[in-house]
Amino acid sequence: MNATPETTLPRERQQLILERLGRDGKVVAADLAHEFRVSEDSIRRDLRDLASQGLCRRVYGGALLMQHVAPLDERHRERSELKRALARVAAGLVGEGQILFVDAGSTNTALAKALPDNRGLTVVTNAPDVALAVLGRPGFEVILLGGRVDARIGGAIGSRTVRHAQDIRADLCFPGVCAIDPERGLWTYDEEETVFKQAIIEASGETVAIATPDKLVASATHHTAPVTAIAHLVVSADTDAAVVARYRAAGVAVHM
Amino acid sequence: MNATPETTLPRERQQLILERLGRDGKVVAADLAHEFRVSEDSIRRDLRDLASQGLCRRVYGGALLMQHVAPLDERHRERSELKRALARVAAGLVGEGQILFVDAGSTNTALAKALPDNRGLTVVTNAPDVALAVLGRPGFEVILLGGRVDARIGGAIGSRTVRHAQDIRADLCFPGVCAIDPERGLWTYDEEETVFKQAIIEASGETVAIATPDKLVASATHHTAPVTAIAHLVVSADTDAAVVARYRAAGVAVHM
DNA sequence: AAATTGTTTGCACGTTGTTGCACGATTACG
DNA sequence: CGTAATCGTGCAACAACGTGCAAACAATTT
Repeated sequence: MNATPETTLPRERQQLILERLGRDGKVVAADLAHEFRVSEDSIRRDLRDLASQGLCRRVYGGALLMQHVAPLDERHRERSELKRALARVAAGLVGEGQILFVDAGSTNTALAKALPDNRGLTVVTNAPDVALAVLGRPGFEVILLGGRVDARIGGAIGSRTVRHAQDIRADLCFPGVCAIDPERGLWTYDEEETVFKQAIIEASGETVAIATPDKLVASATHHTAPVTAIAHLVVSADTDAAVVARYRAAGVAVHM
Repeated sequence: MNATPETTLPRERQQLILERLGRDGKVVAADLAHEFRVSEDSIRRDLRDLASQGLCRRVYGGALLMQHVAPLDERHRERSELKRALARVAAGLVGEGQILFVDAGSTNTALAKALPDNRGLTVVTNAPDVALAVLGRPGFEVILLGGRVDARIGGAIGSRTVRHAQDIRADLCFPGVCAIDPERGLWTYDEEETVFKQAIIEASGETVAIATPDKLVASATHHTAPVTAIAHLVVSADTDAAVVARYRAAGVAVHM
C-alpha cells in the first residue's frame, strides 16, 4: 500500500517514520530498515534524532508514540503549530539532567510537552499547566512554586513565589515573553511579573527566550521595566534577517 | 481479540500492561505471560519495574492498580459518574466565601469541578490538577502549595509543602482518602502523605472525607499512621447501613 | 574543472539491555 | 504443618545499542 518512491531523502524518511508512528503508535527498527531498504543503523540514527526532538519515545527495538495528556487544550491547538515548532527547537537546547525554570504561558506549556523523556530533567514551574504537561512522564522531576495564582497569567505570582524561586538554582530559564528588544531584553505587562522573571533569571545559568513573531517588536504598550539580557533566542525560521542580525550583534545566540 | 503475531517491543509490553491494569484494575502474571508469549520471569521483571516507578502495586501472583494513577486517567471515565455524584454532595457542604484545602486525587479533582462559581471561594491545593479545574472560573481565588511533586500522588508533597500549608487557615479541608476507618480515621500509604494531610486538617475548621465504596474497608495493606478524626463523610447512597451507623456512632455526619 | 566542505551511509567494534533457565527462598492455602 | 505455587537472583546466550571510521555523494568554493 505504501509504494516507496525510488529516492527517499533522509529528512523525508524521518517524516514518514513519524507518520507511521502516529498511525500505529509504535515502530520497530528492524521493520523500518527492511521497508526503507537501509541499514538498521540509519533507522536507529533517525529514531535517536526524533527522540532528541521530543517527537517520540525511544525504546529497545524501536520507538513508541509520546503519551500525551492533553484533553483540555483543544482550542490552543489552533495556533499551536508554530509554538510547537519553536518549542521543539528550544527543547533541543536542554541538556541531560538539567534543572529548568519554566514560567507560565502557552508557549512554555508547549515547551514542556516537547521536553524529551528519560533525560533526568527537573522542571521548576509556577504554572499548574506546565506541571501537568510533564508530571507522569518518565525521567521527570517536578517542583511546584507555591503562591497565589493569577488567573490571567495562569501561574503563581507574588512574593511567596519569588522567595521560593530564590531557594532554587537552575541551569536554564524559560521566562514567558510579552515583548522583547535587542538592547533592553524582555518586557512584561505587570510589576509582579517582572519581579518574578528577574528572580528566576538570576537563579539560572542561562536564559532562553522563545518569541513568536508578534513578540519581536517592542511596542509602547508595555509599561514596566525590562529584564536583564538573555543568552538564547528561539524564533521562527521566517524571521526578518535584519532583526536576527540585531540580536546576534547584541550577543544573543539565535535559534530557528 | 488482541492477536499480536507482530513483534512486541519490551517497553511497549510494559505500557500495554499498564493500560490493561487501568482497564481491569488488576493483572495476573501467568495470563500476561501466555498472552505476550514470554516467560513469567519477564512479566515479573516488568511488574517489578513498573512497581518501582510507583505505577502499580506488586502483589502475589500479579499486580494491582495504584490508587493514584498519574499518567493516563482513562479510568477517570469509568468511575467518574460515582465520583461526580459524591463531589456534588460534598460541594453542597461548602459555604459562601470559604477557604478550602483540596488535596490531590481524582475524587478531589471532581470536587473542584463541582464547586459553584461566583461564591468567592478560595481553593488552596497542592495538585496542579485541582488548580487547573478552577483556575479561570469566575469568583475563584487559587493558592498553589509549592514543593516537589510526587507523580504517583499528582501533587506536591514534602516539608516545604507542609510549611506552606501551615501558614494558611481554612474553613474546610478535603484530604484525599486511601482508606477510612470509623474509629481511627484516615489511612494513607505514605509517611509524607500522612504528615501533609495532618497539616491541612489541623489548619482547617472542619474536615470532609469523600469515600468511594472501596475506601470504606481499612485493609491491612495500608502502612502508616492514621490521621485524626473527621467531621463529615460523603459516601454513595447504596452504602451498607451498618457501616453508616458505625460512623454516625463515632460522631461523624454522614452525607449520601 | 578541481578542490573543499558537509552530510549520509554502512561496517566493525565494544557495550548495554533483554530473555529464559536453574536454583534456593518465600508465600499462600488447605 | 506440609505442599505447591510464586518469588528473587545469578548466569549464559543473544539482540540491540552507541561510537568511531572510511567511503560515497551533494553542494559550494576556488
